[in-house]
Amino acid sequence: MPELSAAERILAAVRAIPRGQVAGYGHVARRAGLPGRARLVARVLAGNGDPALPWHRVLRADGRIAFPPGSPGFREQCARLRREGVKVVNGRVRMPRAGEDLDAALWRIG
DNA sequence: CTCATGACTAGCT
DNA sequence: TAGCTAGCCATGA
Repeated sequence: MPELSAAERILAAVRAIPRGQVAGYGHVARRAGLPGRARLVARVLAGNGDPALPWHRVLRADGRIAFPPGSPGFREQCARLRREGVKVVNGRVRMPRAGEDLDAALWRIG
C-alpha cells in the first residue's frame, strides 16, 4: 500500500506551521515533498474540511493573501492572522528580507 | 483529446 | 511596488 497521499502530506505541512508564523504555497509544497506543486496546495486547502487547520498561515510567494481583496476568504484570513499577532497591511504580510537560510520555509513575523 | 480555470511562481519591465 | 507574460499542474466540461 502507498504511503501518505499527497493531500495528507500537504495538510501535515500546513499543520506544522507554528502560530504567529506563515509560509508560502510553494514552500509548503516543497516541505510536503512535492516541489513545484503550489497549485495543488491551493486545491487541497480549498477542499479541506478540517476547521482546526491553520490554512490562514499560507500565503502567496510575495507575501500577499491569495484571495481577491474584499472577498469573504480574504477578510477571514486577515482576521485570523491579526488574531495571532501577524501584521497585515493592504492584504499583504510584512515579510523579512527573503534570506536564503529560510529553508525552514517559515518567515518570522513581528 | 482540447480548452478553460484557479487560494501559484519566477522573470522581466 | 506594480503590471505583464509564460510556465506549471490538477480538474472538469
